[in-house]
Amino acid sequence: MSYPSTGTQPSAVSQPLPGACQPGHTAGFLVQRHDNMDSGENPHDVAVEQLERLGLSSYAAQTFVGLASLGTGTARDVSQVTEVPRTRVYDAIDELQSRGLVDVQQSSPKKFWSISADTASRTFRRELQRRTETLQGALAELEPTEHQSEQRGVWTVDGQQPVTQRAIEFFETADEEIVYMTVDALLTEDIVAGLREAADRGVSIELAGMSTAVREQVLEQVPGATAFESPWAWSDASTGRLMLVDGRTTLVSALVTRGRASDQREETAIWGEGKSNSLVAVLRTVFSWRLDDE
Amino acid sequence: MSYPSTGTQPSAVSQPLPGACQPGHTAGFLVQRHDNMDSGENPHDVAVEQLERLGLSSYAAQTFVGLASLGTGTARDVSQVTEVPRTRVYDAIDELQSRGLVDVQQSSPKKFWSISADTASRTFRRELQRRTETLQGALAELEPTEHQSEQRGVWTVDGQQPVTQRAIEFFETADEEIVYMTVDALLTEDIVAGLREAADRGVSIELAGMSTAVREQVLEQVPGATAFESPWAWSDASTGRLMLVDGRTTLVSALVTRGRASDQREETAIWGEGKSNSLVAVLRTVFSWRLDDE
DNA sequence: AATATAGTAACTCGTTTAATCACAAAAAGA
DNA sequence: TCTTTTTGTGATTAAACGAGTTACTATATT
Repeated sequence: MSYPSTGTQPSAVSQPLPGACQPGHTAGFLVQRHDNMDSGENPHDVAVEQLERLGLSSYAAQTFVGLASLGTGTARDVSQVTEVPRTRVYDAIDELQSRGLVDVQQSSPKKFWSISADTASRTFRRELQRRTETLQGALAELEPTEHQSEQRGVWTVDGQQPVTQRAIEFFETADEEIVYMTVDALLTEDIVAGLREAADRGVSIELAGMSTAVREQVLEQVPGATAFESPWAWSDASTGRLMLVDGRTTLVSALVTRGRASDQREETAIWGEGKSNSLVAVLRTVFSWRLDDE
Repeated sequence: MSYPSTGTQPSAVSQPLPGACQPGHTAGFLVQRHDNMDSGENPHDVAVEQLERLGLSSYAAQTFVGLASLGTGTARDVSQVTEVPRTRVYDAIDELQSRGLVDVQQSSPKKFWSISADTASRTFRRELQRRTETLQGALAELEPTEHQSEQRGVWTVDGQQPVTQRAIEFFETADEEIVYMTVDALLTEDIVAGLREAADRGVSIELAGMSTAVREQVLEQVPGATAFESPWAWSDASTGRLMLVDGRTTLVSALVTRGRASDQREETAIWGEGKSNSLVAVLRTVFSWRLDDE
């Protein structure tokens, strides 16, 4: 549960796709990629939290933020602006100094000087860049065997972002056909982009489930896509998405109510791969009236 | 001391600047930006360490790496490949699943499936991107007053990277003149780039201290820069760099021997700003024979 | 049914980190 | 100069967290 689980659910509030809107048609209905949900909090606390998650101790994070708004200051100054006890400011400064985030004036009282917000951001960016590159290299090096997902077995993914990611990966493996049903709330920009890319590759796209307005917008942006009417009522309370790629990869999701409040809906999906996969078999049967026989 | 202190000292081993070498001149002498120093270790351990530093628990990191090389596997499989006790694999998987790094097959025994190395890297990149952006926004928002560094006071910076960063920042503020003395070992690519940028702005650059070969290379790359012979012997044991910008910002560094071994040399610098700053005053006197009178 | 394996949950131990306290050195004020 | 306040350092306590272990139930396997 240490994930940045801003419990926000993407509402169906509209937001036109940038650069994809021809002039003079209805406003877009696609949901945005993700709400950042840091507004409402004051910048001080936001910065402290981020710094902590980037590996700084609580004291160090607070000290830096306090110092950043002060420009320069003594240990006492810092302790008055923040929740850091004065005697602990010195340790915090040590930590920050070893990361190159503050400089120290050797006087009595000691004065501390924080690098600018801009420089600090760049410092972190650079370090994280380096680290992710190292990670990427190491991971790439150790993954030898093909990452074949079994013919047998049904896997579960939780969370809208991971599910979306998985869906897009499956789009990328598509050669012939994608059948995709979804509710409006889950039809994000990146999904549309993935569909469009597949369409450009010559994959035939068949869509269903979404509202009329959204459907039309998507059809405009994904060349060659066709819509079909689902024979079932797709918009139940817990509906999510449902996809079938090339008749051999499938994914079904639902919006389940986590916890007490009913506005805390998280997406949960299952997926399976392979012609003989049981989930795929079921889905293929369900969609038989839509699929090309072979 | 939690900094990635790879105790490596940039040796004077040569590395030509990319794209800056005209054909047919001597090989470059500039030190590289930084040694990454992950080679020698096996990718497994490297990946684990990086994942831990990105916020995963030890078990989660090991589990992911083990699973990544396995493709898919059960709790037992993972515990055999890694140092993770079998009964703790499940918790680790929870953690990974909440980050979208693994999917789970709800069978008995449960099977776990890790996303590909490439996808994982991208996932991290995206999340860290988001976080640094949030941080940048918050920091920028709270820093109201001008970040004026005092007229009075001398600040200290430790570590080659922070010192270099500070030097480059000072380059950026230069309007008229930069006097820069350095030993070869500290003359990194980014320093040269910073000098060049200043030179392009019309700032006059005066260099000293480095070896003949390096000096010539730098003069070639920084248009309009001139070299002067230092009246003192600049290459003592503990020499670092020395700079004076527009007669009002100055920085002096030394390579001090930390700990026992003499090859553990860290850079320590002091800097000051303002016409009336004491350090600046001293340096201006020292360099009076070089500075334009006003 | 008996045995082995898988999954869950509780607990112990050690390290880390936040928070407090005691004290000597140094400034500031009288 | 002597007193009083502030400053820096070190030690100490308490809480939190993570790693590692164990016990026990549920589920497969024979």
